[in-house]
Amino acid sequence: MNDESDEPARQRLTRAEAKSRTRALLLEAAAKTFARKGYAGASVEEIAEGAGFSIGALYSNFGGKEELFLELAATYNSSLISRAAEVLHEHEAGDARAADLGRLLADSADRDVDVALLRSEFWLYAMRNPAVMETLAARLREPRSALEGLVGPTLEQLGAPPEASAKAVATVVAALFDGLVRQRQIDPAQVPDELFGLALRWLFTGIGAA
Amino acid sequence: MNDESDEPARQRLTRAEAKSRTRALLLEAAAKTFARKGYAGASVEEIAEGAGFSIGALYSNFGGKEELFLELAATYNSSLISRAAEVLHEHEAGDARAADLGRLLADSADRDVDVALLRSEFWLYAMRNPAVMETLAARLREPRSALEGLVGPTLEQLGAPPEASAKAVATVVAALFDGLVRQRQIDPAQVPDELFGLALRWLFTGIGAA
DNA sequence: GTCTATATCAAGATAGAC
DNA sequence: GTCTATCTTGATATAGAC
Repeated sequence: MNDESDEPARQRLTRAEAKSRTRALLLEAAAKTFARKGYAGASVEEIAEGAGFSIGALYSNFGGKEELFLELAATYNSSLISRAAEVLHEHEAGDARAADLGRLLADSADRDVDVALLRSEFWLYAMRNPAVMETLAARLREPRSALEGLVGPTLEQLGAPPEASAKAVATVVAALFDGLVRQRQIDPAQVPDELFGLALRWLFTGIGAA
Repeated sequence: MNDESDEPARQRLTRAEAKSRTRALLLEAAAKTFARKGYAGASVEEIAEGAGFSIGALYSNFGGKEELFLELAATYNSSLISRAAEVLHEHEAGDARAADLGRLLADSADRDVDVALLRSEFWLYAMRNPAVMETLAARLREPRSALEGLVGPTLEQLGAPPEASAKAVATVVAALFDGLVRQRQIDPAQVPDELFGLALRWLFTGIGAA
């Protein structure tokens, strides 16, 4: 009784808190390990060790490697969108806005290389497990529609033609970003910071001129 | 002596021919297996069986799984460029050209899903093996400069500004294509055929209007 | 709840027969 | 040159101690 009632201020954790903390640490370690070794290449032992636990602890918290991986895939929403929204609201339409946005995208990509690795792992896994592909598609719908909301006003402002729907343009922007991020890892010199902004400017200029 | 000198017209193969045929079959099976299972997930046994040979035959022709994989990575140049060049020469500049080119790209992507899978596998492998990344970058230089040669004339025709160099635009086009192909596999409805052409049109229109 | 020890299995690679 | 048999390793998952 003493421990639980007299010292709640210390970092004593309830059983539930301890468990959820263990889960969080395991998920974090799993993300790092899957990014570094790939899904098939990663071992549960390495994940457990990375989190500072044993294999047993891992299996007591998750069904196994696959469940850990799918849980991660469900979690990884691109939080990038919200920061992009800030940039868009800070500036009026124009070249400066595209350049700033481009820098933001390039910087985030450089900072979170693991995200790109994991996204590729998720994609490959889903390509090989059709049941998971549907989940992945659903998971990407939210950030995608957020992106649509971001480009929508710009399109109206430009007087974009009907074929340049927010959905279509958002898809193109996301694809462009994805592709540039990957190519930048292969050859950074070929994909300088400015290229992100330039490409966006070309794209929206073209849509406005149609 | 009879066998070798009297029946050359039959499918009798010299030792060297037999070996190179075995190698080709193994490489083909390896491509299929790596695409379906991934690098780490593929087993040499499955590759050998897929080619109709034993594990021993595989090791007699290749150093092992990694060598097989790297040999494949070296081979896979995008032969797409040459077909794209045809389309570009068939049409005058304009919307029809972009639309046709878009259809071509979308169709090839749908036909060769394995290519997209393997390209992702190569990228991930290179991301995790820096020594290989340089090779991958070198390997991509040829098709990339071919693409530059393709977009160059169009850029001149458009009176493109200096920041829209052939290199920069080629990078953007390749990234766009890559991204759209991947997204199309996740949700085909979101990436219709026309989008490839539309995106190209927007891009080049924007470059010309700058 | 977490750890240690282990059963079980699959994979990469090799050696020697043919 | 190719096949069969095998060595060796490393991984998933579980069971029982604490």
